[in-house]
Amino acid sequence: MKQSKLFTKTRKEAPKDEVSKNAQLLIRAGFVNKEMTGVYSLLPLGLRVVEKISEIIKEEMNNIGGIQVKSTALQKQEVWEKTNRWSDDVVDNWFKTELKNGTSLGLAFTHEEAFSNLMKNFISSYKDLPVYPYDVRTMFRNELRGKSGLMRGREFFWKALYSFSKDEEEHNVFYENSKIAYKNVFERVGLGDITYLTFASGGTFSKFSHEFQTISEAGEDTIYVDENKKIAVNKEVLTDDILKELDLDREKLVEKKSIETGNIFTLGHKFSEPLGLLYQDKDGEMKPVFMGSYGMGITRLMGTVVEVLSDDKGLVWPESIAPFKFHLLSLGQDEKSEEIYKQLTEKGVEVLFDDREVSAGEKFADSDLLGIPYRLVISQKSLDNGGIEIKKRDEQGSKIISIEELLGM
RNA sequence: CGGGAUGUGGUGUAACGGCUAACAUUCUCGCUUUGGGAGCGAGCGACUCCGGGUUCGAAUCCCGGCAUCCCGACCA
Repeated sequence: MKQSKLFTKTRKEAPKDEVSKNAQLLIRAGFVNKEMTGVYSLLPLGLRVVEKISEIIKEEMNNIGGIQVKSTALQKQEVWEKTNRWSDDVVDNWFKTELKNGTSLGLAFTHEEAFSNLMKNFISSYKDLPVYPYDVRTMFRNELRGKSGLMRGREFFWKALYSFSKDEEEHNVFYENSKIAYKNVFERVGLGDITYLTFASGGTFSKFSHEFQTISEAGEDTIYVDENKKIAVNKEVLTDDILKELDLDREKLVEKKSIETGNIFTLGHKFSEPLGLLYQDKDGEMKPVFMGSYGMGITRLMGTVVEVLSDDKGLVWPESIAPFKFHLLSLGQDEKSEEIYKQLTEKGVEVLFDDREVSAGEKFADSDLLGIPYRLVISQKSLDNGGIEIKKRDEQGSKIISIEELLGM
């Protein structure tokens, strides 16, 4: 893509009403636009990042048997009343609206009810189980207070998978698989080293749920990490009994601030029973489906990467989720640059070509701000030295490579 | 939802209760320039968040609303 065609612009200064690093940088670099508290439009560069994260998540979900569907935001009251989650007294972050005829509707803040109700149409026998539908979509939560830029939004993008199993045993197999899939996602988006499987409150049906907590000062949660075992315990559930059960030594735990980037829950029959999601087993008996839910915030993940990896010059994207792989800067060598841009593009390489008529300094500053992994500079100087200067965003040094070497990368 | 703070061109800031609301940046035009947000010149862009009040006079003081940020509460 040519930067001259990119309608977004960089800014030297962040809006004063943004304090969080993630929102400041993403706005300055033109990845997102703030519409109101907790509500951000995704601009072309931001959208590319979100789509890359989504693709990684989808691949990992598909690998463990996930099947993507698209659920609806609009939800009807009666389904939610069956699980006693319609009332604002029970759930305070509903966005509600109504049809012209007065019928109440809600904008889903989660989809346990919706998926359970949906799957009633397709699950009737043990032969139909297990099944793992998931959804990547915009979610709405009427938070009393939005905060921390993209970290706690009122409208955000996330993935939710729901597992439908015959019994707890079958469920547990998938649950363990999901941990691996989640771990893979965090590895692939560049947060693997600092994201911990964390024991958290399990609700009614299981002793624990598991959160994936990414260490960051920008986080809202406090966890206690065991570095050796690579696991953590959420402060909410930290008791001597639990430490004993998990075979953890309080002395070895380190307190950290963290961002909840994902969570997985065993739901058991909590939703299937009230909603009547039953299947007929081999013995002819009707049984409730055993469920689990698996969430992951995609825009939050983008914000987390910014919080954790960016530096004082701007964003720093891991190659896996960067909007482009190369940022090609032409310093007074437009013809040569155009030629190389075409060659790269024809090979299917993702390259952002800064073909704008602006000063060298501005191109460099913008390149640092955008955080694309490899910066390519074509100038008289680089050509005199035998080719193209290449520099990694997160490293100091640069080197000159030939066009052939570049095309071979 | 409780507490605190702040609302001035697109963005960041300035302006004692008193002249045509200033500066920087962005943007437009011209010239010059190309290895770290370059230079010169000329322009565009604001009912000072909204509504009331005090005053001869309000961006400035008072009241209300709204918005935004922060702390707390909340947070499958």
